Amino acid sequence: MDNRARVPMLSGEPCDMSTWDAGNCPVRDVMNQIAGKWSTLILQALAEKPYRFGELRRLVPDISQRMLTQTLRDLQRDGYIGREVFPTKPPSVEYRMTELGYSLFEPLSKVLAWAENNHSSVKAARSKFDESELA
Amino acid sequence: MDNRARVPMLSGEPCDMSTWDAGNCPVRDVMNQIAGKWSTLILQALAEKPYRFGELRRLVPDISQRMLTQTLRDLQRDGYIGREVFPTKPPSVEYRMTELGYSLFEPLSKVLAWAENNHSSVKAARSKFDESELA
DNA sequence: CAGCATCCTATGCGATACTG
DNA sequence: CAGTATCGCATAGGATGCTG
Repeated sequence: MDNRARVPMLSGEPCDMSTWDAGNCPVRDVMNQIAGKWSTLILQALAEKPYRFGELRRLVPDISQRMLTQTLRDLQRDGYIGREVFPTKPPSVEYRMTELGYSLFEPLSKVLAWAENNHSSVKAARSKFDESELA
Repeated sequence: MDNRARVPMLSGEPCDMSTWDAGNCPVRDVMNQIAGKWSTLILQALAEKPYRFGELRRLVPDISQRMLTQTLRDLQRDGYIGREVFPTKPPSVEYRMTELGYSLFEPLSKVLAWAENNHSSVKAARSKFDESELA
């Protein structure tokens, strides 16, 4: 069956890519951020509930402290997550998803779900491709 | 009892991030590919209709030839697009989206549409953040 | 036309050490 | 606890020239 007819065009109108530069093109501009190595994992975690810095570190054990800091900063900068400091001793900082973050995560989560459900197909395609490459 | 951190996945099954490495985690493994600088743009183009190499170059004028080649190869490797060679003189090569590609693009297009519709909000958040940064 | 080979630069990211 | 500061590397990506 042909899926093509059911694929919705982006915003109904054909988009002229020839005028898109990095700062001008919404797709590039938004994707560039969430395309980082850790962004989706952090968003996925914070979509569940708020977490503190150290909790996120434990959730994603192989992230470096530097990258966790930077990823959180970038996500906060783009308005996807909020940061609240509790002036306790020692201080604690809680990160939580904003409304904008949730609205992004709704479609994004569909892609992540697709990744889980179709990972085997992708790996199979990869193996087949690599196999046919050694000629 | 297992007190490792767990994040609920969209399927309902809790997913243990602490065991996720790049090759093990579907989210990382799939996203890593489509997170490239050009992948989504190429997918977006091919979701519309098949294109030849040179046509894609003109569609995305600021992509280097090297990156177009590499991006197409990677997308083909993961099974998202197919490549058909027409042994004309000079030869022409047509790229078209596969069924797997369409099935990925369906949720992915929702994210791209989100990017278009909410780009202004993101840019606004960014400006506000940057402004509050100069202290 | 549709690439491949080579060289080079930019930067994403990790490792480590230090601080309020 | 939640960062910042510095260093260093690996790789993504660009520029150019060549080929079937």
